[in-house]
Amino acid sequence: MFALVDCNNFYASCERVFRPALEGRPIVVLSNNDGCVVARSAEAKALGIPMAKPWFKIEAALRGQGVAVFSSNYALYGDLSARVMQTLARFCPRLETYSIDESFLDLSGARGDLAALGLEIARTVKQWTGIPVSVGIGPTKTLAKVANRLAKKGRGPSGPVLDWARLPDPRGTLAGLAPEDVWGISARWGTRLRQLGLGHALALAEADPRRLRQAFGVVVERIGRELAGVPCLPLELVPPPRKQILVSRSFGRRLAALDDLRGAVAAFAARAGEKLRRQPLRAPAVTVFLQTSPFAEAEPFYANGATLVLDRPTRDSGKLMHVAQRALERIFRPGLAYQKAGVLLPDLVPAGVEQGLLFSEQPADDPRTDRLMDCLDALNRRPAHRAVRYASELFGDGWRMRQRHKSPAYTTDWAGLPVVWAH
DNA sequence: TCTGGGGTCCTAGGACCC
DNA sequence: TCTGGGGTCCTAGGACCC
Repeated sequence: MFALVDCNNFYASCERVFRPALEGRPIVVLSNNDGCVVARSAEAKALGIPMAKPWFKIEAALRGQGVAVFSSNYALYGDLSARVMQTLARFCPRLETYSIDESFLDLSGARGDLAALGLEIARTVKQWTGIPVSVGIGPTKTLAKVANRLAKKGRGPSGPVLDWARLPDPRGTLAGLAPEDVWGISARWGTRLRQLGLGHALALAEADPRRLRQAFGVVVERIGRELAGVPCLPLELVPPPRKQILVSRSFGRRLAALDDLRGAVAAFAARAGEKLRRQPLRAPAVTVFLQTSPFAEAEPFYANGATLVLDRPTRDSGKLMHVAQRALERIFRPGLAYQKAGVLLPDLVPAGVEQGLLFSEQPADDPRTDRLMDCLDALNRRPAHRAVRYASELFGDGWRMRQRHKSPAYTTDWAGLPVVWAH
């Protein structure tokens, strides 16, 4: 048996933890650069605020509705997520953290009333972290997802928890579920499924797997089988190593000058290096890409990328930054207003595995460089106080994103510590 | 003026091998 | 008149997730 524990409106709930006055008020959280709505409290959903809507398009219409707006605060969300996951691990060590706000638990060993256990989990997480969660329990991951969805909609007999096995009419429930409400089925596939006469989850569960395989491939075949109660997706207790690392940002304003882009690309490469060494992995190549705004219809659209392969995989930020600049020079075209750029490290290899070269004189990373990187990472361990940087990262700051509504890093920065007054 | 960021998996087709 | 069988690797594109 699987349980899916999913935080309710996670980013919005995080903002509420240290601002209890926001209880009952609509909250929206915006994507980076204060671009789109990426999280909404229940009250914000009730106002009809759509997901993924550009904020500047709806901001004016929402004036006077008491909506609390926040820029993304990933230091806060990441820390609260870790606390939630630690709490879950005390109930069930066999746990797969699937995303920042949800985990699958293996309840095979649990005895007794699973719904009661789920309720105990939800109650404890709320009390220890301040984050409300919903729990879906089922014999496959996909059914646990379905159960979680129903629990969130308040269809669970026991509050935020729903056990699929206790459902009086599972077939009828699946028949009432649209295909795109199933995990792994998007709107696009939902439309195609409907065209084939598979208009609800029950049809998917009872379809001939060979037919699903033939029409959609193995992914949808698995979904069909999982809905029928046949587990195809195992719990991944150990996360597989990353295959790529991407750091990209939309700029706070459009950038035209190469020097401004250099600063951005340097900072992205340095950040990519940090992520790389945390894994720990090495990068055999560096890709840089940039683009003008896809929304500016009066301007020509330009998007391009360049990949440079290193002689041997590295974990040296300096090397990554140097190569990234060479790649940037290849794709930069003067006279354009750039909206976004990024650094991608593809085809990552484990840090401990070193493939030698027969003929190259190029040395491996100098052991002193390795130590330098370790030292750099140690000094910069606290993200709120990044102590040491490369000078080229500081080249221009026009690229830095807009964050007009950012809350303090309450739990990861002394300066952000919440203050309580008593009268 | 303003429109996110970071991932994974699968498949088909082309190219190559013996 | 007739032209096999069994593989791997790579890439691009499409699809999905949160």
